[in-house]
Amino acid sequence: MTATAQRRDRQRTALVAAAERAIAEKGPAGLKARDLAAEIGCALGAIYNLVQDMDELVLRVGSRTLGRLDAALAAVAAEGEPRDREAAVARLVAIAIAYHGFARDNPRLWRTLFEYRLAEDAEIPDWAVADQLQLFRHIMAPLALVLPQADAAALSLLGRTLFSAVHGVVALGLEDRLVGVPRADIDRQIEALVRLVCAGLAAGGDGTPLP
Amino acid sequence: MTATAQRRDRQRTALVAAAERAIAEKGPAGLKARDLAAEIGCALGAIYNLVQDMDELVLRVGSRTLGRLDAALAAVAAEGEPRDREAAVARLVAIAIAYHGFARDNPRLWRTLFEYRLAEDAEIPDWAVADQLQLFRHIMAPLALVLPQADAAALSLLGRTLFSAVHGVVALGLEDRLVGVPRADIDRQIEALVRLVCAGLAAGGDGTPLP
DNA sequence: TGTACATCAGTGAACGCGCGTTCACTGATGTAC
DNA sequence: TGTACATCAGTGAACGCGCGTTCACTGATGTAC
Repeated sequence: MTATAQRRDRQRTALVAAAERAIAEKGPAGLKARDLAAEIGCALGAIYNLVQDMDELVLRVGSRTLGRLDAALAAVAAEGEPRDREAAVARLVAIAIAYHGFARDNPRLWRTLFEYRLAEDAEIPDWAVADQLQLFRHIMAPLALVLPQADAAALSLLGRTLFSAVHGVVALGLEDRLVGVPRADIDRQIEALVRLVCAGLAAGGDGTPLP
Repeated sequence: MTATAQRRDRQRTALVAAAERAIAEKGPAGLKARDLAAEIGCALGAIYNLVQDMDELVLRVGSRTLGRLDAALAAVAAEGEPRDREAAVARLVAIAIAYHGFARDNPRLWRTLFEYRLAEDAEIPDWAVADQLQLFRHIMAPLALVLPQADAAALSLLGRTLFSAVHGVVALGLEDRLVGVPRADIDRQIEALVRLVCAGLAAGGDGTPLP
């Protein structure tokens, strides 16, 4: 790799880092090509040697955010596999609370993951897709332990539902609007929600109730 | 009321209606003062006789959306008060599904309710606040029947949690992204979620699990 | 190692577009007598 | 009812701002011999 190519990689990294800081501080609308150029010390036009356009930059930051979220959830799982049902429920609770912690500590980056819209054509690159699916592995293993009799499809659906539900509590709660759970109660309510669903499953539901 | 004042009210109504159509079709970013002026047949500047600024317009549309959502949920409740626990659970399910139906049929208007950010100072007018709280009345009555022993504060918290959870499933599901529940399964999963939580409550939880 | 040339990153002024809001002016409507 | 005046909605050109992206040019870096 030539010195030029190395420099370009360094510049690109610096650019993404600067974009990440900008989004973290001001949201995606606060991303200005001129600010970034000034921050990493290059000319305005040079940005377009490093990156296709501003959308690519937001996507790259999103990928990093997803990576950091993944790491935060993986840290919870680092304690080893849960062995019994009780431990599996506790693990699901811990993951949900870690998810809340990440969202609370990275509000704008986290929100950008869900709210940012690309231009019309809206092609989400393959790597971004793969990133998203990775997150589910943290949920699926403990969930399978809670619901041993379910098949993969039902489990996958339940996993998405549980994730979405927790996401909803976090998203509305962190908005500080009136329909949400007050911030101070979010962790408790997430725990209650996850435990209630698990208890409901134990009480005979299989995630797909009869009509 | 003079003819002039009447005309102004009519114009204001037409303006809000035009704004509503524009948001429904193109999202809040598609709201253009010039388009609206053309649509209601007045000069650009005349808009500012009807409305303070564009933010007020979005807020007014939001208020209308909230009103229509309220009506949609009220239609579910029109069948009369649920009498027993079973009926109360069914009512909660029906309301949640109606919520999904509204969101699905009014995706951009619904999303604007949650994603639109006012300028920095961010004053949400009192009437908007009151609107939001009204929605909860549809949930609270059946919920009280499901959980008769809970006090008002715990009930309120559980109501917010349940609403947020359903909201999350709807919001991520309608995004058509990979982490969400597939559209075709949303109703079923909402029903499962609500029933599971209610079943969990029956199984002994009170919404505030012990540490 | 040295020289000549080619490549391509770096530059920043300029382009192009979009758009909310203002403002001096006009003319219709309302009011007072 | 009629007249004179005042008010204020209506007008649309112009203001002001922001900003992503391009492009002709330059100079440093890499390559071939």
